[in-house]
Amino acid sequence: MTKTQELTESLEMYLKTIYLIELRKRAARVTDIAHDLGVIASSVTGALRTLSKRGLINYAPYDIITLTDEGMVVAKEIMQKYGAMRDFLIKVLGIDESAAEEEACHMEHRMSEVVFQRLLHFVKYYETCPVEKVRWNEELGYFCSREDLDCEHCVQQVRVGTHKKPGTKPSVGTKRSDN
Amino acid sequence: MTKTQELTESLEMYLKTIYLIELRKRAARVTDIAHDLGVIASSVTGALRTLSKRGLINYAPYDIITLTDEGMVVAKEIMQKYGAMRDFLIKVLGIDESAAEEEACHMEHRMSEVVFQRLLHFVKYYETCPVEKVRWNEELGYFCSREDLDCEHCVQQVRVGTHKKPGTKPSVGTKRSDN
DNA sequence: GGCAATTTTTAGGCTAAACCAACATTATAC
DNA sequence: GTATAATGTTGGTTTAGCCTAAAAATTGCC
Repeated sequence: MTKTQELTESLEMYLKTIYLIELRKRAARVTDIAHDLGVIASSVTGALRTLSKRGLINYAPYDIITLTDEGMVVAKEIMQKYGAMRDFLIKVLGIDESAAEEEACHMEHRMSEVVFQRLLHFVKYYETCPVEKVRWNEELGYFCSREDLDCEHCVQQVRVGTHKKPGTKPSVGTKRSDN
Repeated sequence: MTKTQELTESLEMYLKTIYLIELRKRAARVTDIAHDLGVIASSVTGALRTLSKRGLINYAPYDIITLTDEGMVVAKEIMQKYGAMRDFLIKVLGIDESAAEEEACHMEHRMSEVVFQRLLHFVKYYETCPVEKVRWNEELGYFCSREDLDCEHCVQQVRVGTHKKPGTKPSVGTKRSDN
């Protein structure tokens, strides 16, 4: 069983950070983690004790820090969920990269196993399938960009559906008060 | 400005609950809210004071509770984000309805305005466009179900891409340890 | 050995959310 | 119209999570 109990978002961040440091330099120190997360060392110690109690990291006072096998599994799960959400936001929804990363970081935490799998598959499908090419356009919203097809039909429908006058920008980032 | 400061997930739940009660019966009472949220009355009073201080509800001790105009806007925003995520999970990712609702409830809270708008558009596009019909299949993952097209090609690629032997079920809901 | 860097401990603070028990108010029933 | 029931509020406590600051402990290194 990988799922011990549910980590808080903060603990997930610690785990993620340790994972990334391990990739760079084999093991982490308190200072590294504190630096990356923007907290002071004593905050890290507290988190480490929790993670250690849950069997996710190898931790002994004053020693260097590594993930346990279980910790590695969990960390990878987190990274994968993050990656899946990030990719979806960027590749499918067309969200700006840095915004996507910021947001994926929060959404990932609440993502179930099933949704994660589906998202993964969906993005893969989306990139693989040679016919389906949906694109985002500020003017028109999403539309399929197949050259052999006249999409004016659906574009019209979408416009009508969202009460948008042709030529009006979609209200992205705008406050709405529609029903 | 609709965005006072950022509500906690808990406060969003209170707001949502009040909104839904208002729909049913014009105004809410402490007991109604407590009942719907599964907390005791005194917990509700505390939350109400916070929401009131933020100008989101009309609240006077011992009186009935309604949303202010601003509260209504915020509540609708929350409901819309919830709806967009719910629809996406169900209609696009093919997630089971009750699971989708459960999960949308958590994800909604972390959703930015932009992602909300994109999701909305995406689902709408997805339902409107007559050619794009992506479907989920336990066996194959996502695939386009256009009859005039042989999708074996992409199905194969997806299979290869996910290291899945043909005929093997995708590992949805299964613990992975892949990289 | 002793200084400097690192880490831990200790003690404390803050916020958010919930509960309980006691009290206050309002509604209802007779 | 008053007693009783239902509803709502208050204040005190608790739990949990996360953080800081200051001081003490440990380690590494010259």
